[in-house]
Amino acid sequence: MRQELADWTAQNKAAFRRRLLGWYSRHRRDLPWRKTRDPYAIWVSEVMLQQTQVATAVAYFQRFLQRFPDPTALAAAPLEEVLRYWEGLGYYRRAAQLWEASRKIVGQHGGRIPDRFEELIVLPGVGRYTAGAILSLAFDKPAPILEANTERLYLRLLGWQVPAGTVKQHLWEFAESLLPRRNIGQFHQAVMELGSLVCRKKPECSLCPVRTMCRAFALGLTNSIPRRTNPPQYVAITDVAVALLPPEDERLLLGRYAGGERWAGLWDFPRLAWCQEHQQPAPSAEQVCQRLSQRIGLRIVNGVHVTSVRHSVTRYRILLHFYVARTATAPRSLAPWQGTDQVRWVEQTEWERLPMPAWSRRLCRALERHRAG
DNA sequence: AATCCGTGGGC
DNA sequence: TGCCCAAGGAT
Repeated sequence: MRQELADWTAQNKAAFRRRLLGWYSRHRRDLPWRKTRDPYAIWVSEVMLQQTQVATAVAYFQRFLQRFPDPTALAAAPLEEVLRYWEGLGYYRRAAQLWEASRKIVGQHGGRIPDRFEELIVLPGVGRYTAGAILSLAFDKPAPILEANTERLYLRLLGWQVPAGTVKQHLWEFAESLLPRRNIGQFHQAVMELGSLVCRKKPECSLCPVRTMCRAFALGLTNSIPRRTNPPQYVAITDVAVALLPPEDERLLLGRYAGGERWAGLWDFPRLAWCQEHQQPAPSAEQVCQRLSQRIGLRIVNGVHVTSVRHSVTRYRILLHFYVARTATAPRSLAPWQGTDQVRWVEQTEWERLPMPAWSRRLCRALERHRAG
């Protein structure tokens, strides 16, 4: 391993950077966060891009920056609205931490993004990668980065057939050793772009500007690097969600997930874990209403099965049956149910603005179609 | 160190 | 279709 690192002389690194930048100037994508060096915009884009594909993040980035153009605007907004702008991106903790960090930046840094690693790394949601990305992309400071694209690229360049996690420290040092003296940000955009467009899981080596410097290419190892990791074990379950409607009232009962829960801070229909099997037929509306009545202490009549959908949440594959049911009595205060810290009856104009899990938002659309039809 | 956190694109 | 995985961070 030491030998592969030693092969990367200063001269080879300079050649690598030269070829890389030449390729990048011809093949770079026109992405919105590449049109700015505003550290706030860079920061927002980096958080959105964590575990998220570029194509997904673009529209969110533009909407978010239009509504929250700077740290002060973000810090002044209610968390719930920030989460609504994040809806559909997933990993909602990122949005909450971005918001918390913006408040720290306003309170402790006068609303300006810090330009020192020690100040960035202590912000919630900012780790080693994100701090390095902000420093290099926005401030052109020589801080290394290592993420999915660069990790895959560097493992192949070095020809290391090892699980990525075991050599992270070495890869960080390699990343640092590659840094140019200037235009650090452009270099980082370029290495990530090469990893993203060429050195993918199934690489396009014939298009690669640095294949002659790649040990994996020379040894025919590109398809076995990075090494496969553990096969995920899926858990199949069946859930039930219900839209509860009080008599002669168009409001809807929603609960908010508590901090620490999945979808913390988001609103959702009452849900029941129905069974631990996947391919179960939709239970009868009567069964569902009876179970739900017990759970929330409210008598339910006139249940109707609306639709069933499949979705997955990390390792869970969920079959979700959705019902609409009228309650026997007018709304009254209800105790929060499992996982939630607040329960409310809300008008449609309000639930449009409340942040919800993506699939629950789809159920809202199904409910509207159900009412219309 | 191993797990958790969400969603949608791509194949 | 079913499955992999993406500009990671926190615990």
